[in-house]
Amino acid sequence: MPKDTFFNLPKEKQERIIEAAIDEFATHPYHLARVTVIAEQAGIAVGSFYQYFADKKDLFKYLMGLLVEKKLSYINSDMVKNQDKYDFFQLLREVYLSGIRFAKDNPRLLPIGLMLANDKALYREIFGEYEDQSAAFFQHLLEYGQAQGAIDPAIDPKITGKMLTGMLYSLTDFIVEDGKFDPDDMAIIDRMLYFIENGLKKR
Amino acid sequence: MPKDTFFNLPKEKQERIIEAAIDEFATHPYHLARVTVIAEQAGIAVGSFYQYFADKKDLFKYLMGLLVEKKLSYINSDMVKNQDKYDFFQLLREVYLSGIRFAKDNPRLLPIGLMLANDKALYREIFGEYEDQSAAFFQHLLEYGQAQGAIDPAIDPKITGKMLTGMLYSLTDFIVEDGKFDPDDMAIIDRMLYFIENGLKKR
DNA sequence: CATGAATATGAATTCATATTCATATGAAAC
DNA sequence: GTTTCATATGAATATGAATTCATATTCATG
Repeated sequence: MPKDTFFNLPKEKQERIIEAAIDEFATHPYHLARVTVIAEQAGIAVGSFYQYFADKKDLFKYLMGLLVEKKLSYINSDMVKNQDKYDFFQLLREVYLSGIRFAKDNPRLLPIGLMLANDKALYREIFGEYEDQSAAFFQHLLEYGQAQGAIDPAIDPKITGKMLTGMLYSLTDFIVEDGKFDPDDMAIIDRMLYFIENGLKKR
Repeated sequence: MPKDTFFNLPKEKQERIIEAAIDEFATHPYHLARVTVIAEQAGIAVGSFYQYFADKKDLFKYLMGLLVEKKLSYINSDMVKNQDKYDFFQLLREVYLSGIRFAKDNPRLLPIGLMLANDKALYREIFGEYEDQSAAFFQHLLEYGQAQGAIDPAIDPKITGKMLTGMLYSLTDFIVEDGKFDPDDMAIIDRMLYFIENGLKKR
């Protein structure tokens, strides 16, 4: 958690620091990201940085918190609250689309999450022993779908949850990388969802 | 490329160095992997390391070459040579299964590839401007499948190629991580392939 | 054996960064 | 206007590698 001094700062200054941090962490793996550069970019002295944060990790953790919060804000909250009103494929679709909306609006944030996902030691330091959250989420969704009778009962929820996560990562990555892809044209994405749906559906 | 001195070394010593390097790179992201530790582990002096390799990257590139070579060796070579004898789903299945066999036999190598895949700057240094090889491979496979009439023509080969790659990564990762999973029992994997097949098939 | 070229060695150097700290600044309180 | 406290600063320090280099050792060859 950042120190009080950080939260006492004018919002504008806080934001400058956060923006600078995003820039640096988005373009460098955690261990290569430089506090010096963040401070300079934000227009503060290096010493000040340490008035605000205990250390580099402190800032990074805080940043990840913001990121998770922001990402969650993209999921239609009604769907979260009243999951049972929706069928499995509606929910799956919403998760994918929210992930894609998030990626579209926040392309700079994606690499940060990706890099973290691949540095397991770091991941553990930040999130503790939690398993991969999104894989677990998909897993539950699949179990729910099987209970509903919508999903082929022969599907293994755990491994399939992992795969749905991997696919979502690939998809968002693709959308961000391939700049020419127009995310407002959801046709291709719908086709991918259709592909998944066909694969999972009970027949 | 390592220097001649390296290749002049007795095979046994070469192997000790390679093994030590695998250990270090498998457990640390590239930039945190320490030459010192590799040398110590291999039982050579740090100075010797620089008699064999220009620098850390030189060793890493070489290692990646070995890794790619090894991975390719797992693909049934007849299937590569006579691709047209096989239908799309047979080929896809072979690619997945070979990936899984490789993962099963070489669990230590996987994290190295994964880490590289996620450090795009490094990836480019190692492989140049090549696109992601496996995504491209899947893409061609899909185009072939569409030409054959086996694959839904509405599927976008590029994005789907990316997703198949992501899924294969997730799958191998799962298999290695979750130690209790018995890879000889291919039932679950078959079900995943069945899932993919159902999703892609032209109806 | 003697010789020199190739190889081995690890201490010394360099370099890039995180972090600390003594000091300066400024604003509120009296 | 002085005191006090919080905040700001960037030069100094600490750290942790990568890489170099002067020296020692090995080994093939005459």
